[in-house]
Amino acid sequence: MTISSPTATPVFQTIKDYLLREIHAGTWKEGDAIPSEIALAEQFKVSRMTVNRAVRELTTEQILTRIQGSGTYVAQQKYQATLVAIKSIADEIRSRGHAHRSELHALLEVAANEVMAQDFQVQIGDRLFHSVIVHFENEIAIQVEDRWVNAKLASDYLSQDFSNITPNEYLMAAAPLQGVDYSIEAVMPPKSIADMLHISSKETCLVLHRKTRSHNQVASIATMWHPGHRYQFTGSF
Amino acid sequence: MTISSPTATPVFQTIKDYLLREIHAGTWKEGDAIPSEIALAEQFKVSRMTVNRAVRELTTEQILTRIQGSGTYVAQQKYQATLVAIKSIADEIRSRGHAHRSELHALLEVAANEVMAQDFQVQIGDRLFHSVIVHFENEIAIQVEDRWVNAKLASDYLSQDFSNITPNEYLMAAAPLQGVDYSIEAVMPPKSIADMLHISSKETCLVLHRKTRSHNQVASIATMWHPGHRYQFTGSF
DNA sequence: GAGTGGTCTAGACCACAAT
DNA sequence: TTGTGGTCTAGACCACTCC
Repeated sequence: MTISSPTATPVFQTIKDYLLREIHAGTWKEGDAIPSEIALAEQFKVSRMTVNRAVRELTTEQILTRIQGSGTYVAQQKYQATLVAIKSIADEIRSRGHAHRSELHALLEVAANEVMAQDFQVQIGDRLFHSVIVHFENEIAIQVEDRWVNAKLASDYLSQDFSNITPNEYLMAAAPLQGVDYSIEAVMPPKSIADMLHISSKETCLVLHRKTRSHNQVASIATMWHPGHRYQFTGSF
Repeated sequence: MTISSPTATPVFQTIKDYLLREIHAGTWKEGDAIPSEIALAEQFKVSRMTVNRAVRELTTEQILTRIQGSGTYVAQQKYQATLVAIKSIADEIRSRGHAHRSELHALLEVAANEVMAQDFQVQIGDRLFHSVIVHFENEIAIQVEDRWVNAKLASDYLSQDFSNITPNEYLMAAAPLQGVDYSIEAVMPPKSIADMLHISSKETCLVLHRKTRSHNQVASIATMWHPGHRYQFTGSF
């Protein structure tokens, strides 16, 4: 009998990849049961321990939930991940029981200039999308979302209906999130931003810059402007 | 031969606990090698696979580092844990290659009033410590740290030398961190704070509020004020 | 009782590091 | 060459859930 093949992907990793792929493909949806360890062991012709490791690690990563005696299920999605930086502004507003509305101020395709090409690690002239959206909570403007998107990773970005879905929500679905860099600062807004937030340009904004990665590329760079006197970031872990 | 004992702590967990205890006790310090899998298997009289699981999980948790062919080592401490909210201001400044200095403006014991008792979930009149410290980066004030500490969890807080150690560093060592709640906002500073930062009270501050828990109690509540125009929070995950 | 996950064994072969 | 970790097997017993 053969043992592990040399210098190759470990079998447990192959199984993890398979399960992740099928979950993303929708073969099993949230709450659905996946095949049992024994079934997977037979399918991949490996021992149960190898399957166990794959499934146990995905459980630790909160992709799956296991119930002894019952089965293994696809976990409920948890995007927020400990951090303020991921939550959808629309979800956040709705979770406060308030009404969310958004205004689309710009949505277009542009060619990357030198600066953007550098930030996105793409070639000058490569396609990017740019959107500017204002989010309202109970008809009060609380965020201007100025976002640039790598067209390679979200080719149908321009055809989204951003009154129904936020760019964030769309991107989470289109490009699996790999990593995030962010920074938060307090700065004076340019007049264009102040106007969209209906505040004075002498009033400080709380600004969140966020760069997300997916498929080992930069997926999106967003700048989110909030009126300093009526917004704060919170979190816990 | 006996298999697992019923309704008891799994052996791999016992081994994890043992390793964590010894690391905290200082038996092995950062960078030291811990015993090999085979040595641990003999010590605990279990199979190597069981030891492997214990050590592998601690490696995933970044407690240990493994190098194939070489050995298993205690990882370098990483307090920052994904988040801006934990890093010591002194470390942060030093990591930028700059000089850190702090000024102690207040350090005293107080009795909890109604509001503080509520926040700390203690009785009115219970002992709290209060400290106010200004942190300088290359002789420029960048943070006023206004901190309240639960005396039950850090009884010798008042006798610390806060020119050598930050309250954060002391508390991390004195009371194991269990959880953190934080919020970030942009607000105008009161005059006392503005004076300590050497800024105008018309200049916005970036403020981080942080409540830490330890031993299932509130350990510390801190408010950190930063000049908005020369400070930002950053992070990634 | 049948099926599921939770854990453990006593080996094995391999890749890599140190010597 | 020796020792380390990395992976895998083909079983096993147990606790639990569901029917």
